[in-house]
Amino acid sequence: MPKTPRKKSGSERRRSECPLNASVEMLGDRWSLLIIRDMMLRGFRRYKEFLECYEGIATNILADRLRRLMANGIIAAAPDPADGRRLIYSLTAKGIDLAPVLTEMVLWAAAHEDTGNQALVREMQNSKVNFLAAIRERWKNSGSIRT
Amino acid sequence: MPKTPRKKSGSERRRSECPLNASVEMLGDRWSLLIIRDMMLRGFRRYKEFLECYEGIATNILADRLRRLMANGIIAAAPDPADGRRLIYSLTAKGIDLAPVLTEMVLWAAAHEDTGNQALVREMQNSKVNFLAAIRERWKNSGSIRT
DNA sequence: AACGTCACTTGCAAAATGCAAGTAATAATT
DNA sequence: AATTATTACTTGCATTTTGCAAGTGACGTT
Repeated sequence: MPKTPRKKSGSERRRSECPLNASVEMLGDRWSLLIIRDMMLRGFRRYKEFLECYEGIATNILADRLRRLMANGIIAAAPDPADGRRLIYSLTAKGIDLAPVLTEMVLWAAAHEDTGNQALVREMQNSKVNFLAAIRERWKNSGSIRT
Repeated sequence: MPKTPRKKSGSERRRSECPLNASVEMLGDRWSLLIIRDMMLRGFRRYKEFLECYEGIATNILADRLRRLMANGIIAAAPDPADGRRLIYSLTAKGIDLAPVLTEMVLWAAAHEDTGNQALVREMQNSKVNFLAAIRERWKNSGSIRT
C-alpha cells in the first residue's frame, strides 16, 4: 500500500493563496492556453476543430483539458440545437478576460524568439488596447455564454 | 522495440511557429513561472531559497527547471564570489521582460478567483505602468546579468 | 437499415513528477 | 588537521500524466 495518498480525490486544493499560483494551476500546462488561443483568435468552437487544427493534441488530452477548463469556468459547452451530437464550446467572461495574458505572452515570445505569425504580432504591438477591444467585441457578437 | 521514437533526443523542435506556443513550451508547467515570480518579486537568488520558500517544489524538479530556464535564456547563474558553494541566479533581460505576463496572470486570477496577497494586486491595479517600471528599476540596481 | 460522423473513452507504453536518500565540493568549527 | 555542516545538486524508485491507437455509443444522412 502507498505510504501516503498523494492527493485527496475530489477536493482539489491550491498549493498556495498566491494569485499567480492560481493561474498556473489552471493554465500551467502545454495545451490549455493553446485551446483558449484557438477559441479567442480563430473562433474554434467544436471538438473536431481543436483536434484537427492543433499543434497535434491527442483526443484524450483534449477531452481532459476541455473538462478542466469547464470545471474552472473558463469555457462553457452547450449542445448544438442543429445537431444533437455536437457540443459548442465558448469562452466565458472569465475566459475572454485571458486576452491580456495571451497578448503579453505572444509579445514576449515575439520579442525574444524566432516565431511566425508576424501579422498578429504587429497588430498587437501597434495597439494593445484596440486589439483587446476587438477581441471582446467579436466575443460579444458571437453568442457567448456569460457565466 | 518502440514503434516510433517519440522525440529526437538532443534537438528540441517547436510544435509550431506560433509565438504563444513558444511561450507555452518555455513556461507552460506548474513551476517555472513561480520560480520567476520569486526572483522578480521576492528577490530570491539561491537554490535553497527557492527550495524552502515555495509552494513546495521538489529538489530534482527545481534543478530541472533552473536548467531549462537557463537553457532558454530566462535566467543566468554565476558563482558567489563570497562562497564557492553557492550559485547566484538572476533574471536576464528576457526574464525580466516577463513582468507584464506575470502581472496579467496575477490580475486575472485576482479578478476571478479567491486569492491572497491583495496588497500586491492593488499595487498592480493602481498602476501597471508604475509597477512594471519599479520592477525593472530594482532589477537594474541588483547586479543583473543582461545576456 | 446501413453507414458515416461526432465527441468522446479505454488500454497501454512512455515520459514527467515527486519523495527520500544519497553525494561531491566547500565552509565553519573544534 | 579532522570533524561537522551547508549548498547545490543527483539517483532510485513509485506514482501520475501524457500520448498514440483503437474502440464506443449517440446521432445524422441516405
